[in-house]
Amino acid sequence: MTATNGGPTRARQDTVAAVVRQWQAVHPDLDTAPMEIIGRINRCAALFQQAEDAPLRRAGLSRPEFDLLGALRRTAHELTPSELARETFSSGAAVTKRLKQLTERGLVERRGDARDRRVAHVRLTDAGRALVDGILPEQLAYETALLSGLNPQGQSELAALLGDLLGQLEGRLRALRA
Amino acid sequence: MTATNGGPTRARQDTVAAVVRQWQAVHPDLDTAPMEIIGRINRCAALFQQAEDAPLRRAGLSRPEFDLLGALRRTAHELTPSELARETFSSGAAVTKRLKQLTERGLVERRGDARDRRVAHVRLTDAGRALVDGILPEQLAYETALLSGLNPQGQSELAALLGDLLGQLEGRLRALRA
DNA sequence: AGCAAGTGTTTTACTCGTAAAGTATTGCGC
DNA sequence: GCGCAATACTTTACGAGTAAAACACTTGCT
Repeated sequence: MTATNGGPTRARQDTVAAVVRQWQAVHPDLDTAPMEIIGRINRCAALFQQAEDAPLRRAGLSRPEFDLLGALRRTAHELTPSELARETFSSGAAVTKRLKQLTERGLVERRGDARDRRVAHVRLTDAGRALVDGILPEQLAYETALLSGLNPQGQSELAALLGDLLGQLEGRLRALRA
Repeated sequence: MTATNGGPTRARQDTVAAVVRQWQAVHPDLDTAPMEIIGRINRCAALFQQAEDAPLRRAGLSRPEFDLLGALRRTAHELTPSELARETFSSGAAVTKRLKQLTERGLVERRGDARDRRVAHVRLTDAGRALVDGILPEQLAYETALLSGLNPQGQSELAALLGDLLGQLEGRLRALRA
């Protein structure tokens, strides 16, 4: 009974399936199909949040903090607070607070804009860059391990489907805002 | 160019793909595959949280509150606070606070256990049950609409893959605790 | 019976995010 | 060049979640 590939991988039941069964019993007429996607995505995200933060926590970083540092690292140039807010999908106020802490810890530096004194430019310090580069491989290895229960083909199918869904959602939200 | 079925649905780019490309440019040696799943799940969950709450918000409920009411409704009998915490994957303290508010709003009732006076039993009031039954179809219709960008086959594949993944994750976490 | 350990729930102190108001600065229209 | 809307960021007030301590009660051991 190889569960790693090929065979009809009848996996262990997940909690969402049980919840859906309960709803079906109480409201047999309801179309509970969306729960099987949205409920599971939410639950997976919650579990990732708990599990995934383990390597980050060792470095004393929360995920939002790491996201901020990561945005600076991956764009490879300075960003303003509002750009950071956009990149990390968080509010400006949250970015302000996180920057304050990260600055105190010596992981980022700020510099005022010469032309427009309203704007600040934020960049990683050497320590900040080293921290990100040190954590990221560890973090990715950890995530790889979390996903390893799914066979490679399942993983790429899942990634593709999620990319599809996310593309649609983001397009729709952009449309709503416009 | 039918995007609804069959054809090579080359969907609109999602933001996670762009982020992964940036990382690849900076660290070409890194295996960024897990981001394409975990990053997307997290981002989808965040978008759902914003979007999905719209129908609930009209009823003045947050999602955690609705989850609590839903747990009472779908199990169709009374639950203790600790059972509610387990069902809704939240801490006991959070349940205590939510129960306080929901009780004040007349949506749930509490009753002490005769045998063991530490435990409380919580049940929906008629108003609470009516609220859940009124909102749920609306909520499901809304969720169906959110997912409608994905064709039916994609949806069931996605649900199955997520069920697989979630089953593995939950199994693993249970193992860690044990 | 009486006390220690265990269990169910609540309280407390704290962190973190947000919305809304506040501050500082720019640049447009006249 | 002067006022005023717009922009960039910060501050404030607050709501919600958590971990750890506190509380209330039960149960098992002697």
